[in-house]
This record gives sequence, structure tokens and C-alpha cells, in this order.
Amino acid sequence: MNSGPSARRGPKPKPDTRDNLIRAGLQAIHADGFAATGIQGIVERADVPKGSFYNHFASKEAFGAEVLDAYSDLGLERLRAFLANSDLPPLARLGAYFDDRIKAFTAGGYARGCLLGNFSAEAADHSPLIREHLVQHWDAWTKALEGCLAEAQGQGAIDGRLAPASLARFILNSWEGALLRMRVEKTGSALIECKSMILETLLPSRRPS
Amino acid sequence: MNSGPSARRGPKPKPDTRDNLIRAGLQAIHADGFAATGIQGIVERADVPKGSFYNHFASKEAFGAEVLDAYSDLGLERLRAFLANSDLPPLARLGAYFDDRIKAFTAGGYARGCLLGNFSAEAADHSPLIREHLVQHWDAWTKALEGCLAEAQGQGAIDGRLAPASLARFILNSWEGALLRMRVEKTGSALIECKSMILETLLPSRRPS
DNA sequence: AAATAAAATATGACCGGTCGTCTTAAATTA
DNA sequence: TAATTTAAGACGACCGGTCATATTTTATTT
Repeated sequence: MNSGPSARRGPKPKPDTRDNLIRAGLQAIHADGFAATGIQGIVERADVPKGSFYNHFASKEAFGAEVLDAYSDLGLERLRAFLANSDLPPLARLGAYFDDRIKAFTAGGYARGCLLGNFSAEAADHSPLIREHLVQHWDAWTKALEGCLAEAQGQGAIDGRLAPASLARFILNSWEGALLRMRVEKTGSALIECKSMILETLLPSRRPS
Repeated sequence: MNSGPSARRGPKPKPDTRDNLIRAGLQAIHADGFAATGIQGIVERADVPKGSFYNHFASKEAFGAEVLDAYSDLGLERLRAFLANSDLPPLARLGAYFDDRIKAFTAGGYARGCLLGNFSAEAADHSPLIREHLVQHWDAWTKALEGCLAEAQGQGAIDGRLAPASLARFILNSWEGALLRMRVEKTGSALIECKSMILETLLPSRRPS
């Protein structure tokens, strides 16, 4: 039968060329933006001949989508790790995540922001492929947050009339907006204010009488 | 002494060449992003010879800063117009502004977003000049919003313990984040949710007992 | 008032460099 | 040998920016 994956032909691919390209591309695109990043710079960073790039990726656009995937997967894993920490009540986990990110962005000089937001601004309008990936990733991050909020609501830490799904979307969107402001001001204020506005004002809110 | 501005020499500049360039640049940069927009395309749209561009602008970066200024001035004027409408209570003015923007973005196919946000993502890290302009413009928009919120607070429509300055920053940042989400989803949902979360949940909130 | 110098703009060719992509040759295996 | 993949670099187009030159206007000198 031998119905397994058909054996490949051709020279052995250097096993980590592809990963090296993704890694180099992630660094470069995160630092400089998608449009401003050239294939040339990426292949040089990855120490890969320029022509080899298109053996692994159909286009710059497809490459960008994979870089985005890699970034999102990593970040989502971290988010989930924080939100799953059962040593803390749900909202404290969210607070800890915020604090961790604030610390990281502070260490990074308040630059670069979140690649999801960056791609959304730069590529969502022009690349249907990247846009589709963005939809999935934003949604996945939202879902992770939503789970935590639902848990908090179950414990009475959040007004029962607020829908966790809407809250999660709003919180994530607001955080991304705060990241834009942070990059402009080169200060952590926007992030700190975002955290406190959400955790101290929005979530504990009660409807007006 | 004749310390006045020394009279300029040289041929009268074609009076609207500069404005045409700004206008063409605004359209192009708003649609395609700063890095992805070339000088060539701009001068072609404005029907200006390429060499003339650098008679009016020191660099693409300086041009971008002026385009940003033009965009911000226009948008700020609109924001102020809505927030000054004394026929409505303060928060209703803000709601009307949101509705107007939602309508406009809907008509535009949920694309392009806000140039302040776009430049913040693309250029704030790399261009000190543009970053400085961004600081001013974000701040001006925030101040406009803050005035309206303070007025609302004076009328008791907002919890007295919330600082209008912080609220204004958070609201503007959140709106910019919602615009990112909008461009990904090609839906007005994020904007609608942002409006309602702010006007119905955040602002009327009372501290937990 | 006339002549000249200075300054700014108009214009398009042109610079080195980089862009994303494609073609071709080498390598490997069926 | 045929098929297939990789390595490698060539490719034309375009990038932001510069330059020389012509032109137009004003300031200064005579």
C-alpha cells in the first residue's frame, strides 16, 4: 500500500532554513513593519541565499502570513498560561498578564507593539490572505480572554449583565489601541491606564439606577 | 532695522502645487500606508514633476508629517464640531460623533481607519519627527474629548470620581483599537461595541460598594 | 532707472540601491 | 533517465533622493 507521504526528491533541504527565515522575518517585520522590510534583509539575517526564499514561500505576502501565525501562536500561549494560573482569581490573572506585558514593553523601550495590531493597520486592507489570518488570531486571543472573564463572572467578580464575549473583544481592542498610544508617547502610561480602567472601573461596574 | 520676514525671491510658486501634493499624499498614504506609498505615485496623482517635490518638502518623512497634520486638523475640526453641539447633552454629542464615524467607515468599506493610528503603528518608532507630531495630535484630540467629558461630569452624567483626562485618553485609545479590529473583520461591530461599552457601561459606572 | 547679483522655484534626467520575482543550473532520488 | 527540489544569482522595475540647468522674481548696486 505504502499510502504514506510520498517520498520527496531533490536535494536535502537544510533542515532549519525555513524556520530561520520565519524567525528572522519575525524580528525584522516586528521592528520595521511589513512594507518596510525587504526579503533581502531577511535572507541575510537568516544566512540564506536570496533565491532560496521562494523555494519555501510563495510570496512575500504568504511569508508575512506565516510570520504572523508564528507570532500569534507564541503570544497566545503566553496569554493562556497567565489566564490558566489557578493560584489567582480570574481577574488577578488578567492583571498579572497586563503587568507582565507592561514590564516587557518597558524593557523594550515602548517600541514595536503587537504584531497583530501592526499587520491589521498595514495589511488588512490589501491582503485578503493576511486579513483572514488576522481574523483567526484576533478571535483566538479573544476567546482565551473570554474564558477568563466568564470564570470571573461565575464568581461574581463581574456584573452579571455584561456579556463576556463583548467584554473580551472590547478589552483586547482597547489594549491594542493603548499600544499605539504607548509607541507615540514612549511611556507606559497608556498601558497602565488601560489596565486600571478595565480592572477597576469597567469590570466592577453596576448599571446606573 | 527691517527685522520683518525677509521678502522671498524666486518665481511665484504655482499657488496650489504644495496643497495638491498634500492632498494627493493624504489619499495615497491613508489608503496604502506610508512605507508603501512612493513619491512617484504622489507627484503623478498631483500632476507635478518629480523634481518639484523636493522644492516643497525636505524629505518623504517631512512630507509625511505635514500630511499627518492636514489629516489631524481636519478630523479634529469635525470632532470639535460634534462636541460643541449645545443642542444635545455632552454624552449624546459624543454618541452622535461615534455614529457619524460609524456611518462614514461603513460607507468606506471598513478600510483605512484613522491616519493617527496608522502612523503610530508604522512610523512612531522610526521617525522622531513624525512621533513628535503624533504626540501633539493625539493630545489635541484627547483634550477636545476631555472638555466634553468634564462638562458631562459637571452635569452628573459621569461618576465624579473618574478623571476626565484619563477617561478621554482611554476612550480615544480604545476607539483606535476598535478601528484596527474593524479593518480586520470588515464589519462595524467593533465600533458599535466600543461606543456602547463606553457610553453605557464605562461612563455611568459606580464604584463597587 | 538700469544693471547685476542673489535666491527661490521648475523640471526631468539621473544616482546607487533595493524591491519582489523568475530563470537556470546543480543536486538528489525514484 | 526522469522527476523534483534546492541553490544561486540575474532581472527589470521602482525606490527615495540629488543634480544641473533654465526660469522667474526680488534685492542690491550703480
